[in-house]
Amino acid sequence: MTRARPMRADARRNYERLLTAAAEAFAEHGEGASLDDIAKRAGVGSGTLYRHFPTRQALLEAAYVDRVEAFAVRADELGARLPPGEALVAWLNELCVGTLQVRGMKALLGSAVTDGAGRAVPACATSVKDAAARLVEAAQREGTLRADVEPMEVLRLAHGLASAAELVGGDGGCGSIRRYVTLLTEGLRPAR
Amino acid sequence: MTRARPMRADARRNYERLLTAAAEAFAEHGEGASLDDIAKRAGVGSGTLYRHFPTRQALLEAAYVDRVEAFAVRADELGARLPPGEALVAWLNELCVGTLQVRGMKALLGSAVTDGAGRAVPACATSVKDAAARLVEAAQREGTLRADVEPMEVLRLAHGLASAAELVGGDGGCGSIRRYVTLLTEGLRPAR
DNA sequence: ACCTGAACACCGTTCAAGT
DNA sequence: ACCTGAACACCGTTCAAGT
Repeated sequence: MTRARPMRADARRNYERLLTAAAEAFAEHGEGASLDDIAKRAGVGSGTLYRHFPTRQALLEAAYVDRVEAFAVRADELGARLPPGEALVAWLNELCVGTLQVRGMKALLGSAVTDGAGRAVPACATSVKDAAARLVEAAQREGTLRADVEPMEVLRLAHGLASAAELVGGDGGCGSIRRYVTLLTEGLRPAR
Repeated sequence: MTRARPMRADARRNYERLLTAAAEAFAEHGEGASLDDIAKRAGVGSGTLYRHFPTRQALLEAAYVDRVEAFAVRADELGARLPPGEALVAWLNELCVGTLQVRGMKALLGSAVTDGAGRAVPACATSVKDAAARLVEAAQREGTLRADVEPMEVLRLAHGLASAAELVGGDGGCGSIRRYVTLLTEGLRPAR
């Protein structure tokens, strides 16, 4: 961990402003929001944005860390309250809905579970992965989840379900999430 | 159907050139390939590109119609050769692999199964949907597919699986497709 | 009827000059 | 040490002028 030396007062202020402006802009225009516009909203030169956040993804991550961490916390809450199998399903539902409700979140979580060679994995990825691992392993011990699935697979499939639900018109797909999670859980084979 | 009056010779030539150039560019740079670059490759003014293809999606579709139709044909081939349930699974595998192998195809097929209010549905969507419907219904009659799933759901889920597999590094996800299709087919519950 | 390409607006990124 | 904003390269889109 690089220990952050405290920032100069104006730098810290600009940093905060950029985060606020970014959260607004991403919410309005999604992942592709104009960086120039974000700098303008923050009342900051565009160079300052690049100084603090060298890539779009770095900014996206910084703006959404809290929400991502909240997913991890939520996993443990559900894990404490429900039987493991139910907890996992409930969490997947919430994760997918959150993915679709917060614009730009899908891209961020997607990059968190990507393992391409040259890709930058956001720092917040670890907490989600660990949270998923705890739920997955508990459900497997309970015997309600296939023993051969890995936490990363589950997270990638969740990303896939969100992508699938996104194609449904109306409320941006949130209404279809439950259905798709059920289909994945139970499988496409007929119930016996 | 709008009956197309034959194009002027130069128009037809430009149209063809644009399609070739577009196929090349999309293959190299994916869905977001520069339109200006495509016009340049085709040796055509940028206005001409817009005349023939008012939107990026229109161009993408025109460049890939043949491949999309091939998916539909392939569905019937598999349907004739295999038991319905197996045919569906085999087709989903091929569909997902094709989605990932041909750059830009995922976006095109995605828009084909989207039913957002203002979205333009590509014309080639019908043949894929019909093909999927034939496989789905046959498998349901056979009893190897849940009776309550609709063809569109299956297509959207296939899109989702492709998105999930895409997150795996290496060969662009093709190697993971079979696994993900299996997980969807059998479900995440343990085998009994 | 169709084509061309300049013109415009917009965006990402860099960097010299400033404090 | 950090900020600013002009400068550059690039892209999508339109449209007046041309054939």
